[in-house]
Amino acid sequence: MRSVPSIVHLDLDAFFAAVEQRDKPSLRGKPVIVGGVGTRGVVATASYEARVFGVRSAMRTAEARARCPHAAYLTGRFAAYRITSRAVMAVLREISPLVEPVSLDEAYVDLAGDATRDLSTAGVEELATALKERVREVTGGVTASVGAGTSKLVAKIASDLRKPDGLLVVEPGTETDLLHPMPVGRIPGVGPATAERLRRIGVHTVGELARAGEPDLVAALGQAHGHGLARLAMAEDDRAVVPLRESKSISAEDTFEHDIVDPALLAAIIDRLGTRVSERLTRERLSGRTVTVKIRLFDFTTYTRSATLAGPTDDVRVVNRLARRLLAEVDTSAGVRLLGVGVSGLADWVQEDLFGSAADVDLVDPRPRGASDVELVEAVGRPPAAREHRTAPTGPGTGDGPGDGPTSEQRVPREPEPPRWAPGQDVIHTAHGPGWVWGTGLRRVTVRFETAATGPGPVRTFATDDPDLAPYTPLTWDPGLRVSPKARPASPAR
DNA sequence: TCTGGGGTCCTAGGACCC
DNA sequence: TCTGGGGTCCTAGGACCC
Repeated sequence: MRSVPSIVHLDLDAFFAAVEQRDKPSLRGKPVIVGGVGTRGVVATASYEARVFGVRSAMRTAEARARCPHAAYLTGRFAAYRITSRAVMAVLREISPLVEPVSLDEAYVDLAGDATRDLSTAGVEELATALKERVREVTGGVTASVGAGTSKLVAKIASDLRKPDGLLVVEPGTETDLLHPMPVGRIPGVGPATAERLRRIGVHTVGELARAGEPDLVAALGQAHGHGLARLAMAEDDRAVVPLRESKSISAEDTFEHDIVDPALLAAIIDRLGTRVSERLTRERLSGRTVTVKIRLFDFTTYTRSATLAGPTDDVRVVNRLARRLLAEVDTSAGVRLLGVGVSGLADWVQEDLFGSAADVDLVDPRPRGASDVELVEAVGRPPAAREHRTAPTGPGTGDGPGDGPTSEQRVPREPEPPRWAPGQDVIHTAHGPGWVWGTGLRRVTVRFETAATGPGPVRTFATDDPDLAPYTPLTWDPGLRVSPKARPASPAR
């Protein structure tokens, strides 16, 4: 355990909503809700003005609309969030190379590497105060809450306690004084299910958790969780700040506005998701061995089916073919609400580096537990070494031609076109300049012509297919809140 | 118009190997 | 012939986080 508060946790306040308020001046000081705007959407982030009405993350958007009908409901602009996040992470790396991003809006920093630094409570407070100001500068006004302490746990809880726009450095030695009165749910990793199990053995606060015997906790929660929580409750946390975490899986999923029954359409969607995942794998120079399909039925029952290839791949044909087979293992006739495709077992190199053609990796591990009614192209034993694999025979169904998929011969269904305009989206008009989609109707789209630089601007309505209106991507910001001159329309109207 | 999308980690059971 | 135990890999599901 450290003796100085050298771990810092930074959390950007209501991050997505804050970026929207920065870029859409008419929304500043008003309730803003970012998330899914459809009937099955949920809230990703609510601005503090919206939280007053009880709107919370993960709440259904329908409920948020009931609680706060006058809020602006926007779909996310992740490119903008990513750019802003990158600027913040760069500021953190100016302080220390040991920066561990947790998500776009959260990171840990380890200050301990630099022996010359003043790591007294006052010294860290001073550093954190300057950090908050720097973050505000480079983000164009987004505020952060900062916590610091002798461990990740304490730093994280400290930043939570001072949200929003706050700062707390926990004096070394006082950690358990801070933690013990708190409800157990404040510990990251204790969600509703764990809290309920703890309640059943009479544990409600962190203090009670600390006094509970570890054997009881292990009995109630399992080895890893029980042991881990027993330690955290006593503020024993030696988890390191890890700058570069390698990803372990890549996935894509979609929830549909209406349940889908048509098997051909489901297969087409699986292909689209598999393609998204494969493209990401290729772009990030990764490949993986295990393909997983996730199927959520109309009633929310959720199945996953996975299979492991003999060798890693990023080949869209291999991923899609296997994903379709896995989809066929589940009875989807009652209606599917969500489909997902994921690839895990990632290797840091692409399959072509070790194996020859894509066809060679189309070998699925046999599933000796039987039960699978899909025809496996070729049953192999335990994952063979790369060498053996090279000579593996190519079976039928290896190509990408029609007939490979169970339904592709019947017809190629068209997926419903996604709406062309989404609330919150950046657009540009040849006459009026840059703005954002304020509202959408069946034939009309309403645009507010304002940017962070111009201040609140007028609203105009256009036909949805107006050729003068186009999607727009402001490529960069400068810290002075201006859309840079390099900004350009993203693409001609689709 | 109940319940997103991207992840991580853990558990448990069966197969299989030594 | 019978009784085993440990370790690893794989699959399915669940809890949790942001």
